[in-house]
Amino acid sequence: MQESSGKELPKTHDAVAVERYWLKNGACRDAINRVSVVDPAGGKESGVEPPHSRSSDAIPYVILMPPPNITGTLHNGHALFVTLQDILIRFHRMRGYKTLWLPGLDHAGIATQAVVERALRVEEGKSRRDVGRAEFLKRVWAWKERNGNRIIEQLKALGASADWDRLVFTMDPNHCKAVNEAFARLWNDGLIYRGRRLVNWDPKTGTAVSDEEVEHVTRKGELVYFAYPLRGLAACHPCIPSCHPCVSSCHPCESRGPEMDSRFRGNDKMEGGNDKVEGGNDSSSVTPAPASAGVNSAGVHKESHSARRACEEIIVATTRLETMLGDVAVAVHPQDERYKHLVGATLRHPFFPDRELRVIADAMVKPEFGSGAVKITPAHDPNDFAVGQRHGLPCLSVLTSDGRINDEGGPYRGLPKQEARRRIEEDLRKLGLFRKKEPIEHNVSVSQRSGEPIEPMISRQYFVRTESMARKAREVVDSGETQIFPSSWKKTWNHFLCNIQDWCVSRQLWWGHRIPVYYDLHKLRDAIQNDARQRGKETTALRALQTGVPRRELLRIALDTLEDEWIRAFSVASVEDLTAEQADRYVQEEDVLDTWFSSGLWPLATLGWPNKTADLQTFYPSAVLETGFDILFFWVARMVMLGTHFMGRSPFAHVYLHAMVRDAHGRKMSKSLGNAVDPLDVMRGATLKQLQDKARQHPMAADRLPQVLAGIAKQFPEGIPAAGADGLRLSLAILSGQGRDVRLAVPRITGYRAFLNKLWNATRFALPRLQQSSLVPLQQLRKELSLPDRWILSCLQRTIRTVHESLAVYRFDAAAQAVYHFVWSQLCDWYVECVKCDGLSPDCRDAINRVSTSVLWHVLETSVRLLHPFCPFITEELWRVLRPLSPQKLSHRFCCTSPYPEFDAAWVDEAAESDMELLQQAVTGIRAARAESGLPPSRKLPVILLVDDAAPRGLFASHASLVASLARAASVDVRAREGFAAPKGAVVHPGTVVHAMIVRGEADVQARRRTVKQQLEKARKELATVAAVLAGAAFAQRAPAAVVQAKREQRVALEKKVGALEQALQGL
RNA sequence: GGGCGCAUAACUCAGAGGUAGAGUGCUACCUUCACACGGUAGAAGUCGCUGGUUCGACUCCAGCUGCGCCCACCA
Repeated sequence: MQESSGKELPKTHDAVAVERYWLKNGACRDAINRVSVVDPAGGKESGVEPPHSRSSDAIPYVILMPPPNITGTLHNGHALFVTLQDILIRFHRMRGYKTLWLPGLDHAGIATQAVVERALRVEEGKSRRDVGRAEFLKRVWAWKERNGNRIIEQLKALGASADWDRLVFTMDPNHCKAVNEAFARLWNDGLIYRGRRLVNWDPKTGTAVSDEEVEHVTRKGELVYFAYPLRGLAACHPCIPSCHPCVSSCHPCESRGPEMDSRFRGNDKMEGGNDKVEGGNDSSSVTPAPASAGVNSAGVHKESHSARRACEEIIVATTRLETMLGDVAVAVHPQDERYKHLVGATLRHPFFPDRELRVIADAMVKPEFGSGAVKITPAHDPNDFAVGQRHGLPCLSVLTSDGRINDEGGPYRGLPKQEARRRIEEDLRKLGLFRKKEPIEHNVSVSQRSGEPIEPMISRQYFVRTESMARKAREVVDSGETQIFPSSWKKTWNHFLCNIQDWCVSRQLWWGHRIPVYYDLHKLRDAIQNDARQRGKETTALRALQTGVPRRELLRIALDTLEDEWIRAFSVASVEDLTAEQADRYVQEEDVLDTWFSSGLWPLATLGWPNKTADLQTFYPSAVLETGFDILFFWVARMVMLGTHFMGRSPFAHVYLHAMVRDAHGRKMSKSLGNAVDPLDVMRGATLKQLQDKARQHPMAADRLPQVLAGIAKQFPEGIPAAGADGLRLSLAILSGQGRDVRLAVPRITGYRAFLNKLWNATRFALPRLQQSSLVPLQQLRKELSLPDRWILSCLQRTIRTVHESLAVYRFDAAAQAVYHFVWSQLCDWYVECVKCDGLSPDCRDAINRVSTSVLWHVLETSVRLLHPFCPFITEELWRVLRPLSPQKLSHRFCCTSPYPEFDAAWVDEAAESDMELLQQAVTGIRAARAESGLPPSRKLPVILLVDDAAPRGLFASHASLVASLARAASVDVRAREGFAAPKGAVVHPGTVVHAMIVRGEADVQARRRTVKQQLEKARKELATVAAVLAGAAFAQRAPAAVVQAKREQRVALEKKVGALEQALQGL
């Protein structure tokens, strides 16, 4: 496509070609840069474009783009956020705001490391440890270069008019500096601490993850019951004075009061559940849990048997049997009469004879679950950890970081946990301690990244104290400093921030911001020695020290053995790199920071923080953060917390949360379901075959493929037509109703693509006319405007107002729909048809040409500017051909830098609107009458308009030729309906005030009678309804007068309609 | 267990205390000189169910049912 060939537009809008042209056109981008970019240092604007009338230099409009992960390629999430943010940015830019849309890329720690590791494994068969940290990071950077650029290109293809020169990557030196600074400040303020805690461990990626990165999924599992034998009966006695000395009377049910019965009802259910225990599980060994004995319907013999057992052992249940290796206690509820007497007793661990398991009482135990006794593994369960803390229990970790049994696991050492689980069960059976197992549906914690079950593990990690920051984050939303759209999210926001836990920010990864903590090896060495001296013995640490260990090893030993306070005292957080001398003494922490720690600093780091830059002063806080609700906690909350903490005010005035893009049926898009709509396919189009071929390339189980292919065939039987970025954007904007899932349905997309073609062709229609006449500014034509002119200008103003009002509250759907409706249903369907003035006298035509052509140009070019933020490419192309025709010689070369239409009440013309509506009624009536007569549209017939008394007969008379032209009638005669006798065979289509009549009909009388009868019936029904409402005495008294009046008028209109129809029926 | 959201035409969705709307699809007719990615006319809905408030409820309130999502320590 050539820029100079503006006179000829192809017949069909070719989105792909138009977009290709404008993407290449750097001049357009330059123009955007010139009007848009603010130089906060106060430098001059090298603007070629004149400033807009509404220049709002004081407050720049700033959006920080959520940085896409460098792992991915373009997906629907990107398409949606680009669309919405670009609409806001273009809208404000055109309104004269200085805008900043700051783009970026996120290094995405775990995700990126995982994909690069996978590539390394697949391509070279190596692990990251094989190549070493430095080399591995080199590869990640290479990946970033390749992939990052591709994502940027794709975002540009979507039309994103971001300030690409300012692109920020979260591993840029500036960003690193901000991260280190933030960390150091929080560390020095005591808001970051290092501690030995139970964290969520992802065995697959080998790192700790935060609570937010853990998902809960319901899975089927097995609840295994096994017994811990008591160490000796003697242990039973001293603890509870009331405990009966004799074995048989230790029966729990005897000491249980009647008031307890309801609390134990849960056991009845469990008892019933026993029957369902899988047959293969050695049913003979299935023994009722002690609690059930009392309510068991079985005989006395069994009762006493169970009772005896109750004192010899305690049965516990678990879904993760391997954790029993780390059990240090068994807990029961303090009020549980079944076990009261056992509290304080000691149990024997079957695999570790030396280990003593105490029976403890803790209120966290739910007596009705399982056996009512809980095995306690503080090192591998958050609840148990808490119990352990309360009771001063040791933490016995039995897992390695990659999910195997560690040295503490005795005979099971080295086994993968699943294998260990199986073997332990086997061994328990051999020892006679296995009791039963039952299937159970339970929640499993799964790593969001790897999909692997999370292992809670004890380890030393860095944590951010969240309490005070979370409180501030709540306050800025409560006070309205930050407004959340849709506001329904406020509740979720508060709930999350009220219950937030400390944030584990260290990750055992290589890719990311290395934690800027430096350990003082000299001091740590001293500390180890002191520690040994204090203990008065030679510790292993000391021994290792004496044999001379490498620095890293020394650090590891120190971290493993010394108290956290000591380590904190002997380490510093520093922003600066080490000097040569320091390098000898200090060693930096190996771990890196959670990606969200760095992206949490996005509003600060992108603007140059911690320096007090002009950027920061000018652009902070930003106007709106637009993002998906799925990262409300991960990202938005962290940014508000950190931003408020460091800057004293929230980083955003508004937070707009868009919904998730889903398929046409609301399902999550997934390649393995075959329902994923790739935004690139929507832009460029794809045949069914292409879609299916693409699915074939996606790795999946071979037996699933046919299903996937069928799914694609069902969802996209015709493939996807090329809608271009414009079509995709328009679809996304309209489908993104507030707070709803965005369901990308191909038929809708097709519809919006057709719309763009419609606008394209309206311009094609107008162009020759516009070029042939000399256009005049509207103001000069004010007095000469025809009814359709006044009408369309009025409609245009209403549309402009709707767009502004909608965008102000992020109702992208309402805004886009308004433009759609205006262009198609008002401009194309009516105004353009009016302008054609078929069959008019030459004089009349000239007059219309002179005035209406100017109006047409105005309306068209305004529509184009109105639509621009939604569809930047087609509008730029149309603007290219429309602009040169401007009577005012518009100076804006590009649509993107031209002013946005502003509402002007002076052009709203209610009289024109209501008059036009009457004319439309007449035209529609004639068309309907013709259709009902079965006459071909090519036959031009004389028409009579029967007008009711109240209606302005003059209006119809003076616009008779226009009506005739629009309705394709030979002539239009206007008569008063009152007293007019319709001739035999005439076809009348009744309206509310004007009735269209075709005199010389050729209708099939039978069919005609049927139609009229139907219409009559319908009208009578409506009349009856209205009459009934009016007849109600209370209605007239209590309803507002205006409503009553309207109803009365309605009745009159309906009566007339019924009358007309009755008359028509008689005429047949 | 708590919270949030949704239920309107065949499909995807707007709407709103006063006679149900759009796009797609469907039916009939039309290649009328911008557009068949088009035009004209039309068929199509007990607005999830049950109560309540009201002169009037699809709309407000309560409950119920179904679906989706989020949070939560049930071994």
